[in-house]
Amino acid sequence: MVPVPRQQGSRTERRREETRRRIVTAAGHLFSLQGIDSTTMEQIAAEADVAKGTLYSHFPAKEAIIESLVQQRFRDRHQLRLDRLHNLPDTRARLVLVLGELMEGVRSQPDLFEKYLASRIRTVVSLRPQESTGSGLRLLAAEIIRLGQRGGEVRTDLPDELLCDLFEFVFVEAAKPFYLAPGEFDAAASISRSADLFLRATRPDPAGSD
Amino acid sequence: MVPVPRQQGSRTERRREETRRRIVTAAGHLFSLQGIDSTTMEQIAAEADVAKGTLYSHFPAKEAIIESLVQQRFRDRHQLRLDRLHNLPDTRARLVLVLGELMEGVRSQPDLFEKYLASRIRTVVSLRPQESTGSGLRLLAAEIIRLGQRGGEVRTDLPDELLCDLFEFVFVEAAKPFYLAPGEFDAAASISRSADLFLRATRPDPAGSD
DNA sequence: ACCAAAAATATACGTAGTTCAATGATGTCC
DNA sequence: GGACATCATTGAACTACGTATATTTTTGGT
Repeated sequence: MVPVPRQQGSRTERRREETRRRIVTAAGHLFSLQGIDSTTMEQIAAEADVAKGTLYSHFPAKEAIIESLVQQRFRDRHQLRLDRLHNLPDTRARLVLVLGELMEGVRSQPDLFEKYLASRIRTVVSLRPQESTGSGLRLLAAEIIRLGQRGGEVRTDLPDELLCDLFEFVFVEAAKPFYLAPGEFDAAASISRSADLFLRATRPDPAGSD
Repeated sequence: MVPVPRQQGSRTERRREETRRRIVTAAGHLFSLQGIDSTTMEQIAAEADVAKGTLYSHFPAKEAIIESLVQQRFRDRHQLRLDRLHNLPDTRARLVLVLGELMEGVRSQPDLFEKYLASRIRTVVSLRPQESTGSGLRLLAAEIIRLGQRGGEVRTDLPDELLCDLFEFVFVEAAKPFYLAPGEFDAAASISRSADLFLRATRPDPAGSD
């Protein structure tokens, strides 16, 4: 019989997990310090104090590290956001809250946002059927939609996928003015318009209205 | 005073223009033959019979060649599409027509579509204020919107930019099912749903309706 | 204590996109 | 018509991603 070292929750596994986190953290540090593109894999390896090969034993490519970083940052605040969502009266308020918080993230790390969107596109186009569900963003969107549908504010005759995509779209739209003119960026107005657009597009048919 | 060789319409300029076209054509050829990613800049240079450096004197990066190719392909059919647009009765018909035609392009060259979207994101995010207006796609969208507004079907209290973006979005949505399940792809249904979404979101306020 | 398996290391290498100093052709001016 | 300035063009060098491999270290089970 082969020994078959069953490793779940074992030290090896914890060690590996810790290394992985150290890599992601190091990457995040360097990214915010010098930008993503000018941060090399060797630098990340040095900062995380591992060999280059180790990076590739954990992540197939640089892009994967970026995705992982985004996911991690999302997870950090996810529960908190969910809780706040449930304390709000209607979909519009929920949209405004979430869009506002997301905007903060966008402002602090624009290039991370860019890479996130780029990788989203790839998962859509390059025949990967929603492998990693993107990140917490879509979970958040799904929750807003679910609550909205329950309250009768959001139509239920469209695929959830589509509604999530629409949320993502209005999020990008809300962030756009920031990029084009960061100085005179009126976040509140931009967000409000995005929320409107979303509500308009997803409002139930007025056919059977009172 | 400095000599300042004014070169417009001169031989050098014609030569340069021709070289540029040869590059784009060569790229297009190789792309459709072996895919974009597996086509190297060296191959493009060889096919166009120029040195590698020449590529970069015409285009700042590989991405720029791709954009140029997309633009060129769009321009080829642009006038024809515009004409057809004007012969249709309402916005819905125009959307369905244009989305249908675009879908053909997507089907024939999926990776080109992917790269187009990726570069669109970069122009939004990377502080380039709509430098090249994307491609003919946005011109087409703008025309549909203009006609729709003239006919009172599309609201006029939103920036044209936003409406174009929304068109782009519903276009991507329409194309998505094709990527996820190319076999059972019902183009007509997908397009119809996208058109609906667009009309819903851009319909004028029912406040002052009759 | 010993052994097998897995993780991490160090290093060299292939590849492809991008840069740059030098070269050559073209148009202008005297 | 010749010299000079201005570009387009060249191709070699550079950078960074990703791969491969031989070696060492750590871990888990017997």
